[in-house]
This record gives sequence, C-alpha cells and structure tokens, in this order.
Amino acid sequence: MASTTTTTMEGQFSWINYLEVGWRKGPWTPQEDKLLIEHVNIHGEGRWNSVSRLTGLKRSGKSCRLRWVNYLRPDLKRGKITPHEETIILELHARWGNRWSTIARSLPGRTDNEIKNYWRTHFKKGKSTKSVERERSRFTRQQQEQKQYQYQYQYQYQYVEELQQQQQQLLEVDSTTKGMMLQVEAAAVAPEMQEMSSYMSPLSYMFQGGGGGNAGGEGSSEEVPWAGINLWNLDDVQLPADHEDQGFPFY
DNA sequence: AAAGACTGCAACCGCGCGCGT
DNA sequence: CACGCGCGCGGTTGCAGTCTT
Repeated sequence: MASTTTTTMEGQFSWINYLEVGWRKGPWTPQEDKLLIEHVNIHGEGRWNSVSRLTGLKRSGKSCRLRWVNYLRPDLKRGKITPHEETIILELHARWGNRWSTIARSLPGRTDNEIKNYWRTHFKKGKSTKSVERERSRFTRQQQEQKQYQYQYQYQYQYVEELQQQQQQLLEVDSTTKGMMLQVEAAAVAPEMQEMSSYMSPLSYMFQGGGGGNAGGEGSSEEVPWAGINLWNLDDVQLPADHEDQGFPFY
C-alpha cells in the first residue's frame, strides 16, 4: 500500500496527498458513503483494498474499512451511551484495560472507536475540575441505577443456572441415541457454560469480593462468553421491595 | 455578545498479527 | 523460514459544536 504519512503542516484535508499519493483524505462525502455502502451490499465486508479499484473511490482500504465499521454499518446503535452501557464499559475496562474491541463486543451496536472516545472524554485522568464536578453529580445518579442493575445481573445469573439444571436433566432422562447425541453436544458446551456462569454478570467479580477469575489475563478472556444472549435488555424485570437493602461496592 | 475553554467524535497513523505463497 | 499483503487494534489528532466566563 502506498505510504499515507501526512505532516501536520499539510493538514488532513490536503490536496497534496491526493495528487502525490492518490488517496483522498478527510471527511467522507455522501457520494463516497453511497459508493461504499453499495460495494459492501454487493461484495460483503472484507477485501477492503479492492474497494477503490472496484468502486472508483479514491480511498485507501484502511479508510474504507474504518468508515464502514465506525459509521456506515447498519447495525450500529446511534445516540448517547446510556448509563447502563457506561456501567458495562467501566466494568469491562476494569477487567480488560484498553482492549476496546473486546469491550465493544459486549455492547452490540457500539464500536471500539466510540467506546474509546467515550472513555477518554469521561474517565481519563487529568480532567478539569469542572468536568469532575459534573461527573460527580452524574455519578451520584448512576449509583442509584447501579443498585437496580445489580439485581438485574443476579437475576440473569439465576437464569443461566436454571438453564444448566435443565440441561443436566436432559442428560439424565434420555439415554437413547438421541440422548447420546445431546450428551455429546452438552459435553462440548459444558466448559463454556461453566465459564459463563463464573462471570455471567459483568459485575459478578465485585459480588464475589473482586479480583477473581482471569482478570487481567491474556488471551483466554478474548471471547465474550455471553455473546448472543441479550444481557442488556432486562428493563421489565420486576424488583422486589427489599432490593434497596443490597449494598453496592462501586469504586 | 464575544472570546476562550471544553467536549465529542470522525478520521488518521503506526504497529503487530495471521495467512498465503 | 522469510516475505508480502490484508486487516484489525490502540493511540492520537484536529475540527466543529457547545458551554462557561
């Protein structure tokens, strides 16, 4: 790929880049977006370096991929990060650090870039005092919501345990050929289920006294164990009257 | 009302990994 | 094994909009 190095003096919208290197830079136009969307609709994602050749777009493959992933993908969620999502970001960042793409996998519709930007503007060290003050009042509100989320996560955890029990019953009841097949399947799933239950709740390690599991570990926690399960849509869970009593050790 | 400070976010860059040859 | 290519990731930049003084 041609070098795309740009000096600050040239600026990111420089025509010099286009004339000398060939790739256009800077903000995307609606026409460019349209071309890229059409291309992906026809050819699918991937092979980004061939996009310019096939569409006539004067954009590098890298730029095309970025534009698609961060802005044009149809499954992207628009709008502000919700307090709920913020909680998840805080939790997952505590677990994984700056592994934004890993964190993004737990937040359907949000991109790593979006989360990274959000983190940097809201939680990065060295924020101004005013910002901190604003954040503090926001945090107070958030704490109230945390209590509710805690209960919701516990509810979800119980649900997984029920699933495990049901699966166990299936194994015990059916010893026919069909049952054998189920056992094979279940055996394959079992370790994953076990791991899932160990940190089904993103906040579970807090409830367990913190620091457990493979926090900070490399590799093994790459895949999000609850992918495919809609953890974050528990709005209609009914809270018992005594849930207020449950403390919440938040930071 | 104006100027400066701050925030949000799109987009770029360099680096490293995985894969095919 | 070495190399090149494509891609994904995390860090950074810069601009437009908003807020504060």
